[in-house]
Amino acid sequence: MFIELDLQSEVPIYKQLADQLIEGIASGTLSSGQPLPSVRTLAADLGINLHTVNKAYQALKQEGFLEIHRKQGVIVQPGALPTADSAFRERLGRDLRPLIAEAVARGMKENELQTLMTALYGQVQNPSSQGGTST
Amino acid sequence: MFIELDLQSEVPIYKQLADQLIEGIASGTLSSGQPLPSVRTLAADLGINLHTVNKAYQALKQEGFLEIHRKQGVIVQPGALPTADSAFRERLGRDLRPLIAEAVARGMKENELQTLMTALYGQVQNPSSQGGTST
DNA sequence: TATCTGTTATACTATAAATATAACAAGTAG
DNA sequence: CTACTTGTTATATTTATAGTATAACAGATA
Repeated sequence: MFIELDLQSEVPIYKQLADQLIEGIASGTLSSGQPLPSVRTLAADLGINLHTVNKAYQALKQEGFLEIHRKQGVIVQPGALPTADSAFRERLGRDLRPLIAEAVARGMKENELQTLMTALYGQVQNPSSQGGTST
Repeated sequence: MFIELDLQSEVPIYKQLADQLIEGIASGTLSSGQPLPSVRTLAADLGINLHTVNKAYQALKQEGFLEIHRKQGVIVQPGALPTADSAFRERLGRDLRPLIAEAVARGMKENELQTLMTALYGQVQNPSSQGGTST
């Protein structure tokens, strides 16, 4: 698993980390039950604070993507992954709406957005179609 | 034009305002050259501070959606609206990616996302298909 | 000249993000 | 049992953003 952080980004570090872990789950790079580094180890590897890693882990635990045990540490949800229930769909709609609105205001056609979405969907499912020649 | 703010939302007020103005432009509710309320008037109407309104106006001016003059005040871009250039498309992709990734992780199929996108596209283009029975 | 416009400046409060240390509690390996 | 690693909790500090509050300035106009 390859984590890349941009410390200068306006996107909070903990969110960048959480996003990339979700991408790992979405692509299968992180498989069910797989252990993740301890908060201290990952923090040291990334050069950030342990609490920042913990914040990302807690957010994903809250959503149901991770399980956290005493000594075992953190593992990818070994059971059923969270689903796209109505609560998630509502949140997704609220988040997508302003992005789509600006695209419309800028004259993007519906099929252009569909094409972009399809491309992103593919990139997320198959990470090798993106930058990484890695493990 | 109907502006609704949620002061309890985690989304900043100035961004809610900017988003709704962009939606107005996208739907045609706000037409080219149309004057907007002064920062003081709109602030008073919405019960917020003049600087918060100004921040939204400035952001949209920066993007090219608004023009601001001395006494005329603020008007919707009378010339060509900003386009979906490569810079915008890159930003859009970066913003969409984590949303799509979580949808994938939650098992949403590509055509479900397409359907959602189409629905939102329609809502943005035609605001009357949403909540408002208003002017 | 008086008024309305955006603009700038300053100050203050509140909150979020990130870091830094330290300590605690629960498992586990020796 | 002891030592170690785990997540967890608690404080404290720094920095940046968001929002408000006042005040004043400069340009355009009626």
